Amino acid sequence: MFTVSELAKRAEVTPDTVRHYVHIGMLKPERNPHNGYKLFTGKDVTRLRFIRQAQSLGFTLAEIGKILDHSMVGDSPCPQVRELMQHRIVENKIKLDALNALQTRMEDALLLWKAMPNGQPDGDSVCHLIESVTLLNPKA
Amino acid sequence: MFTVSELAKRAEVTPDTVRHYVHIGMLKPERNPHNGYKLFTGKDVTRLRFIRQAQSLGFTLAEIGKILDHSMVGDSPCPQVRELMQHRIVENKIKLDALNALQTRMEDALLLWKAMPNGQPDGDSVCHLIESVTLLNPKA
DNA sequence: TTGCTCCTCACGTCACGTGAGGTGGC
DNA sequence: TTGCTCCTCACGTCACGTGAGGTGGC
Repeated sequence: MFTVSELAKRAEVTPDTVRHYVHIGMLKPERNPHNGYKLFTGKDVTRLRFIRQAQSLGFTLAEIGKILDHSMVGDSPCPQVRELMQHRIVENKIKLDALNALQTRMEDALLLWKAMPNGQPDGDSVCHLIESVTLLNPKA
Repeated sequence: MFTVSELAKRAEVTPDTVRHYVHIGMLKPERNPHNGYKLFTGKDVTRLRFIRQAQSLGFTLAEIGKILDHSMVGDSPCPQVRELMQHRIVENKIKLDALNALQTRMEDALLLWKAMPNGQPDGDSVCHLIESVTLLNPKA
């Protein structure tokens, strides 16, 4: 039986992360009746490592919770995992495209600005550098 | 003088976004003493559009607030903006690299899984699909 | 007794969205 | 009177991090 920080070390997370997972029900340790300390087992080490592994694949804690619930009942969570992964890949692609567009806009802006002087703000303009970007921003 | 939703329309944001900006001090409307309604001017339209424009370049509201404070004093915020943009570009690059790595991991995982059957969970394994990824995960 | 770990709240992060409960305007 | 808009809290989102204030273990 491990304490919070013993478990944390074994799964390479912070003790606060372990406490957080207990708080939201991802881990359900027994308690030492004497002092209230949380007591974890070897299975919790496996579980916590699994959670981290799944997170590194982009699953949210809510999704991981469902996968774990499923596997507790004895079902194979794998078909569900394949589907979730498909969604993750599509969503991540959308995020990537957005970030790439942002990066391009920022780089274009900086290039554009190299040729521009620093102006003083007036009633109509706050910073003409930023306002000039309207020209190259697809949203505007 | 415009109400919340009149300003919102002119800057193409939701009324809730306008209320939020007032709440955090990004906009400081006068009040109709009769009913407490917020009253915005043409300058607020300019200001709100500027905020949105800066956001589309990746600036946080905190950063935009500083730029606006600077320009209020009559200083040109432009040198500051150039610096902030440099930081943004570097940070966004880091995010992009991380998301790209994630995308690769996810796609690799899905390919790997095409050759694998759905297994039943046991004491040592929750979902071998996810656990198998250890092999290709740089973090593990 | 000291120093380390444990405990439980509870708030902060980021930029809003979404009710809840109530009121003014036409 | 109806229907639309306005108002102010206050909580939820996501996954923790960070104090605050207090206690057990060696």
